[in-house]
Amino acid sequence: MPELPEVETIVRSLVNGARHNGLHVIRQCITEVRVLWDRTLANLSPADFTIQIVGQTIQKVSRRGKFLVFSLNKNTLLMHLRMSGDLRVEEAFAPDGSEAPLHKHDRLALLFESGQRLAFNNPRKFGRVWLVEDAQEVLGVLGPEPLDESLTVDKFHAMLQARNRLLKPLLMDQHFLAGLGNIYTDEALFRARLHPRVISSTLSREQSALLLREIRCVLKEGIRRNGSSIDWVYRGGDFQNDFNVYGRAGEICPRCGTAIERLLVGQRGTHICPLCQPLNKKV
DNA sequence: CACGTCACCTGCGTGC
DNA sequence: TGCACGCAGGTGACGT
Repeated sequence: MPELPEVETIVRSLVNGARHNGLHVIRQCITEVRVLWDRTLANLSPADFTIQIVGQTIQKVSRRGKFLVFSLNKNTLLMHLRMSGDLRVEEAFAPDGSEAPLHKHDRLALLFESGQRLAFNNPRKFGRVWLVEDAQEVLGVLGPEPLDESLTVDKFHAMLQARNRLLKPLLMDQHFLAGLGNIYTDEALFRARLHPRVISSTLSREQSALLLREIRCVLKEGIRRNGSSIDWVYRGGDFQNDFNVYGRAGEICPRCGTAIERLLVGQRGTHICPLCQPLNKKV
């Protein structure tokens, strides 16, 4: 479910307690682990993961692309929620002292010294968790952060020029740029008036500049609105009410009144206004 | 290098 | 009500 704004929203809630009745994970010491689905752990067995993580304290939580980054005393815990993951912080024990039952589809839980816990819920089992000494082992392959100001228009344009790929799949390629997913890419392309099948190397510098600006705009707006809530997973944000094209096939383009179309690009459902986002360039 | 296809999973909405 | 089918915020391994 989550793209950059949703992951950012989750990170902030883990730090400040919003969404979790004020409970947060900062300075919580991990005392026990529950692994409910072994393959959640990407690089360690449940036994090794448990041995290594127990006793460590969460010092900091941050984000890189769509990864959650938990800085521990010694190691780094990385989580990727993929399509359907979510996290909860909650009291781990009932008033009578018994351990509160985990939820359906919870795949991993970290119990804290405080009696609280962090639960990793993941219906589709695509999400993964890593425990590593050097976060770069996993994060090193990622492209730049779209909101990082050190990604200049010049750099972004050069990156697009260097590749000969369909624009939308390229923007969603985490090695190229880290954080965009299907929704925010469709929204950014609509706002930049670019067709998802445009070849990246054909963009003018002005088009690259506009695209970068609109990518940042939709991501920032998503963060400001606490992300998007779609379907039955991850409720909390309300940016979905402001989508211009995503999930709006057949509805009217807010800019020109043309019917929004749904097509497939790189096997992903894609939403465009055929009038505002023509494929035949000429600019 | 770029692209298409499939695999990984569960659940929801739709249409018959 | 049941059931088959298509679809879903993601990614990586293949084959061409």
